[in-house]
Parts: sequence; C-alpha cells; structure tokens
Amino acid sequence: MTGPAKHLPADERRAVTVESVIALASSQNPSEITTAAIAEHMNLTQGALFRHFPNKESIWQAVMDWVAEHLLARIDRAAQGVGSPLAAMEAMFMSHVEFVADYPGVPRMMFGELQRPESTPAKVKVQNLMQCYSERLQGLIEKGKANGELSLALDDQAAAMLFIGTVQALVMQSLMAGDVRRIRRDASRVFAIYRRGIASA
Amino acid sequence: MTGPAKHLPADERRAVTVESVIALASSQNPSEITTAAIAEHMNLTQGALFRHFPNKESIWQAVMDWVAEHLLARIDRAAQGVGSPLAAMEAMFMSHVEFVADYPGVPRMMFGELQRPESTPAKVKVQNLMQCYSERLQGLIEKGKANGELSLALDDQAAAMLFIGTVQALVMQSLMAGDVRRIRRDASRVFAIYRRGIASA
DNA sequence: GTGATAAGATAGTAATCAATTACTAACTAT
DNA sequence: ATAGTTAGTAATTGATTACTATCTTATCAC
Repeated sequence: MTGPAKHLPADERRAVTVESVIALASSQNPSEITTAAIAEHMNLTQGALFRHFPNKESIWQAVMDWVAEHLLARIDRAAQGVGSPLAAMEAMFMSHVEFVADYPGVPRMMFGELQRPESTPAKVKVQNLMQCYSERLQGLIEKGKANGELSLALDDQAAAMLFIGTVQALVMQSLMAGDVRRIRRDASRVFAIYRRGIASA
Repeated sequence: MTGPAKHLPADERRAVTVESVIALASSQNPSEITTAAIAEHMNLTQGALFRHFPNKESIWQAVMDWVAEHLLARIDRAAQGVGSPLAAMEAMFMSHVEFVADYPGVPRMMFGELQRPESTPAKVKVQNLMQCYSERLQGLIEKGKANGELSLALDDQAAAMLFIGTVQALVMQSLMAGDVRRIRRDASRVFAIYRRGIASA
C-alpha cells in the first residue's frame, strides 16, 4: 500500500514522531500506544524509531517538552495585552480549553504520566509544567486582589488548584460523553461558576 | 516463605481479589497491574484467579461494582439527615474526599477506564456511577434553589460537573505532590471557593 | 562521479503478558 | 467410606512488547 518512508533529517523525524504520538493519544489510551503503532502512523518501520530516540521513555520526554512549550505559549499569548487580571484568567482558561480540544490526548497523557509511582523524566517535566502554570495563575490572582476584582479573602493556592481542576473536569466530562466537542460548549458555563467563586462581591 | 493459599469459598475469594486490586492501585499505575501481581498480593497462584473470573476484564468489572456500591453508600449516608441542601452537598464532598483518601487508587482506575476508546463493560459501569452521582447532585441543587441557598441563575449541569471536577483537582494535586494526605488538608479550602461560586448572594 | 555517512529496512532477541492446561488437595453429601 | 465438587498448583501457551544487530539505500560534500 504505502511505499517506503522518505528520508528525513533527524530533527524533522523527531518532530514528526512527537506529532504522531499526540495524534494517536487523541483516539486511544496513551498508556497503550506502542512503538509499533507510532511507527505505523508515520509510515516507518518500528526499528527505525530507535535511530532517533534511545528508548521509548525519551519519546515521551520529547512529547512533554512539546506540550510545555506550546501550552505555555498559548496561555501567555492569550493573557498578553488583556487589561484586567480576571479577564486575563478567563482568556487563559479559554485558550487552555482550545488547546485540549485541539489535542485531546494531551491531558490524558499528562494525567497518565502523573500516575506513575516512580519519578520518570517525563513525569518531572509534567510537574514542572504544572508548577509554571500555577505560578502564572497566582501572579494574576495577586494582581486581581490588588485590583479589587478578586476577593481579598481568596486562597491563592486553592484557587490555582481549582482553576486547573476545572479544565480537568471538562476533560473528564468529554471522556464520559465520548465527545470532544462538549469541551468547547461547556467551557464558559463551568468557568462562570469558578469566576463567581473567586471574584469580589 | 508464605505457604500455599488456604481454601476460600468462591465469593470470598472474589471479594479478596477486588480488595487486592484496590490496594495495588493505591501504590501503582492501575493500567500496569498484572494478574500475576494481583495473585501474588493475595498469596495465590496466577492461574487460580481464572477459576473465579473468566478473564481480566471481569475482574475490573467486579472492582467497579464494588466502587459504585461503596462510594454511593458513603455519600448517601453523609447527605442523609442534613437539613440544608448546601450543607448536604458539603457533607457529600467531604465524604467523597475521605473515600478517595482511603482508596487513592480508585479515582485513578476510574479515570483510566474512561480513557479507553472502546466501550468496555467496566467503562459502562463507571459511566453509570457518574450518572447516578450527578443525578443526586442535581437533585440537591434544585432543592437549594427552592431553599434560597443557591443562586437561581446557577447552571445545574455545570455545577454538578464542577463538583466532581473539584474532587478530581484534589486527586491530581496529590499525584503531583506524591502525597495522599494533601487531599484531606486541601479539601475544605477548595470547596470554599466552589461553594462561593454556587451560593446565593 | 565518488565516498562517507545519515536514515531506513529486515529480522531478529529476551521478557512479559493473559490465559490454558493437566493434575492434586480439600471439603461435602450420601 | 466413597464419589463428586470445588479450589488450588505448576508449567506452558501464543501473542505482544521494547529494543537491537545487520544489511541496504538515499543524500550530500568534495
């Protein structure tokens, strides 16, 4: 059917590999993605993957690097230039939701990675990403308090935790319904409740 | 070391199997729990498991039955006899948090099951459980609106979704920190924000 | 053009998995 | 006591996994 794979420079091949994993994760359980499935998806033989990655773990590391880079870039771009901190948080939320709607496999991979008991390099990358995300949020929350938009009594850490959990709630709901489009439809409805929970009276 | 397994009636053996899976899931990735690991944990040979379950999938079905029964019993008991609907929701939340703190592997197993693309019997059981849970919540929300405790403008479905997502946020946070005890410590802090989001002004 | 080398194909490996087999010990009812 | 049933063991199955050794081809500097 499909002919042999065309030659690609190593860095391009690695990029295609990452894209393939993310594509596969959107339609199947990330923990069940085999190197054979990755190779087949990119029209390559399984063994050829190991010309570009020393092992499977390093493929997942590369994927997590891609996620951290692209997700943080999106939310930063969304928050940029927005005057009010609360509006910036809403813009971040919506762009995050857009991201997971575009790449529905990503939050599943992150959650799956967090589930590992041992501290794998990929898991550490996820933890770092969440840490960066949380710091950005807490910065905005502080500004919002100073601004008068957010309740002064608000628990910063808990609010950041719940922000991320709200996205997670949307992901779980879409998994339940088996319909990724739900995530876009429900986003503003759920965020409205969250906003009411943190805003000043 | 340990001698041969003692004879157990089939129903008891199945119950022990379920308990073993839940115990193992609290300290390792549920998707990596093998039948050999289950058998070893209950001091049994791997093959003997298949005297009581036709296949591995049916073991997971039994586990999900156990979860549905015990979780719903807990939250029902917690909500029972509580006068105000909002207080009942808070009691439900706290008892749910207690449940996942007691059995930290359970929410991971449920999420992992939801991740499967195909509709396995175990996945259907999880979906049913969530449906029952959501219906109980929406019943309380309606009462709360009639009661005047909850905002009349509240989106029932979204509120139920976020309630469950709030628990999920706590689970994820405990995975990040690698510390299950966090879940108890943070529960009331996070619920305070949620309550503010749904309560009447 | 011509090597050198990077990238891919082919064909393996050892390990692990769920499931099955033949057989045995223990309990139970007649 | 004996026969039948239930619950166990130990060994093995075929399938699948990540990973590797060896050979082949494409690309590019000179």
